[in-house]
Amino acid sequence: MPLRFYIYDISYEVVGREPHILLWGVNEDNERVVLRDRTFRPYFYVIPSNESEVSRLVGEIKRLSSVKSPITNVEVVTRKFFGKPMKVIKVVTVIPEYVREYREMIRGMDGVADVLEADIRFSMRYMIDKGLTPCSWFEVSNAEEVRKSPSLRVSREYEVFGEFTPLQIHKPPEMKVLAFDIEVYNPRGAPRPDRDPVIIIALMNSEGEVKVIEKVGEGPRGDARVIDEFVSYIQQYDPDIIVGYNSNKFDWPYLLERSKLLGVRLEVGRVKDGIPRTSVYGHISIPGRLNVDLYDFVEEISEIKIKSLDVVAEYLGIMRRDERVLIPWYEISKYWDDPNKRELLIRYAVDDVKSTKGLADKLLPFATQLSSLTGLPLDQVGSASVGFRLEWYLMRAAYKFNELIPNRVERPYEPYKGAIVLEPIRGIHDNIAVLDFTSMYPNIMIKYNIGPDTFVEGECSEDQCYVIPELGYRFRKEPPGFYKAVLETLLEMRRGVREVMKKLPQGSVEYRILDERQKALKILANASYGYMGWVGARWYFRQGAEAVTALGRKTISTAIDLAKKLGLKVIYGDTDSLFVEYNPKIDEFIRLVMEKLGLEIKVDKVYRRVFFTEAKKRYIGLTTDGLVDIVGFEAVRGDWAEIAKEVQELVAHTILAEGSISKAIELVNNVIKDLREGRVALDRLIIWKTITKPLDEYEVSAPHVTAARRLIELGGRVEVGDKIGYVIVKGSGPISSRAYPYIAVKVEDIDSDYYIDHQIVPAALRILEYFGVTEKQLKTASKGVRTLFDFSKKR
DNA sequence: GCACGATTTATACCA
DNA sequence: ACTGGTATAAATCGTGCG
Repeated sequence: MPLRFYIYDISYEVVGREPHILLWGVNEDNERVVLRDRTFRPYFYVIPSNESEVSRLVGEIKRLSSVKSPITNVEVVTRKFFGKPMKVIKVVTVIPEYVREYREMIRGMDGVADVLEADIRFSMRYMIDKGLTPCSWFEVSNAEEVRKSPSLRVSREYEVFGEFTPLQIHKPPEMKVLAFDIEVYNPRGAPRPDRDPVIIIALMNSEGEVKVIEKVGEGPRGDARVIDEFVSYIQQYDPDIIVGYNSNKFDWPYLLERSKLLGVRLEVGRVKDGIPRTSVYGHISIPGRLNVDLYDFVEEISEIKIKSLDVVAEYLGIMRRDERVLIPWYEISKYWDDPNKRELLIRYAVDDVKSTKGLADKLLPFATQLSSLTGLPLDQVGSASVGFRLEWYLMRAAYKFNELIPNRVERPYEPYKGAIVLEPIRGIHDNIAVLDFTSMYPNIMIKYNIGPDTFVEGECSEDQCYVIPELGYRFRKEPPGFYKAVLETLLEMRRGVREVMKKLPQGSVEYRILDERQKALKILANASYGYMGWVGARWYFRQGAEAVTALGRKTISTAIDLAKKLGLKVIYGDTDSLFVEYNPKIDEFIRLVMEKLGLEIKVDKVYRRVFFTEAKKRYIGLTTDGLVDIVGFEAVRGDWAEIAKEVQELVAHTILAEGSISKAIELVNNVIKDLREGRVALDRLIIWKTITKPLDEYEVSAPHVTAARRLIELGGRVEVGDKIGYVIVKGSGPISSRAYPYIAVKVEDIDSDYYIDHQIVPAALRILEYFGVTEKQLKTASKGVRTLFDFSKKR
């Protein structure tokens, strides 16, 4: 009988000598179910170097068949490879693990050009071939309920016999989410699982219930019960999704190590003996459940510079920092050991888990849409990079187009020319419109049919091919290539989603879901150019990426010429944007660009006033709403001290909104005075910088590297990707020798001259220098009133 | 051997 | 581990000096 279900995950098991696909889902009665398919078999393709070799190869491949996993079928089929139809050999076997062995044997055979699609994981292969995507509703034409395997902790089990049809329902069933957060005893700095017990596990579920598991009693093994209780809680609540914050890199690895040491079974999965294990893209996989590390999604929010849970929760409006308990990591054991403070530590853990749950409510809808679009299960989609997400989408598209999926190959890095950035006209400009080409690169790829399969090596006339300026590369106009077809589908889907959204009330659940979906579609489309130029991509094509930027340069230059011809003054531009005088000629300009270039340009925003120094990629603008936009300057960078960023922001505001130079000078004077007189808190002096490689690979002793080394000496742990917060203390010698982790420094030891000369003054001067303000004026208070008006008079 | 400008290394931003 | 273009700081190199 037919069955409708929401699929959230997929796995497989080998039963006897038969691979079984397990689809984890929710049925229409909101029961957790497993659909078992025993009929699917792994396969791959062999590309012959010469078509005349095919029949010989078929015979040879058949003879490779071994008992452990017989080759059950070898057939010649037609597939396209980079758009070109060809005869290839499809080899089917039984046990997924043997694909690799056969691949290696066949790869070395005479007359074999390549082996393709032998590196696609079996469960992904199944979903691609069946058109299944996770986090989506399907109907299977025939599924029979069978006796449930005792090892599966679900309500029902079915066996699949029919075909799948996607259902046009975007709303997921009620998924049970469980947030968790562990606290670990760490008297000597960074905790070590071989020594330091888990002292608290805080949990919060979809119903809003909070549970705290505390270690009771002393002794090094006291947390065995903590982990036991944690496991029981999970099995009893039975969540579909388990969320944590940095749980892939901390909580789960720690619990795994710790439970191994204590001999406790971390059996949290939905199958018997189902324990978490490290899987693809570095995520931790739990059988039958979706383990999602929300940190992965937070990493992509570039506005948040310091990604600690409290800061992120505040930024997203989940929990205010001044309304929660905050305990620095190096003091956790102190709070635990002090009977008067332990309660605070517990409240801290609860605040953390509440924040984590809040993060899940904010971020899972997007993650779910990304999962359903890319086909990557929800627990993988966050940890997969942008490139891999798009690649999975492309692999599915390739299957639908009967295109073979290229292998991942190691290639040398090949740089190529990028976009144009105009020299800004420095100074203050009033009434400036910022015009943007909409999705410039994706639209160029579509318009000029750019891709590896449309590239013409030999002669090709201009009526058959697009000839790329500067490069002379030629791309055939017809038929549409792989990238063009995919991009058009993506953009068409996005248009469709946005169309449906218009008919929905803005606050509705459906509206929200579709909004996340259209965002995910946009992200995928916008990643396509970068993906094509990524040496790690299966569909890497340097000449294509090169052509896109060349066409981009041509497009923006032509637009500039058109603007000039209309008498529109261009102030600045970068890649796909132009800053021009805001006047009625703009309408004509937009029309002309559309007519001559066939690409859409539109007014993105209007500045009442905008200011440029001589630097590219940096400006401040006063919007029509009276807000000050700061772009590129120190104030928006995460690696400047808060105090310097505040000063610059204030200066920017004073100059743009109030037009007062003297007031700006005065406020800098005051901040410097405050700093000199010790009225600035330490946390406004911290400089945060990322450690981008192992410490011993650094060629210079940069301040943040020195600080990181000192942090390790203090018992801390530093990993690649960590942000080190350091301050500069008084003394002599290079700055790096005076950079210390902020936790180890008292405010009296701060080198205020460093902060004045290397942080506050440069940040302020960056803007004020143009108005003739000197370092001396900023450092010594004086009277006098100067406005922008006075300044322009003098000039 | 030192001072100082030039170059290199490193980070984070813009699009 | 999606791209190239850009600004900037701090460390380090290299050179002239005499």
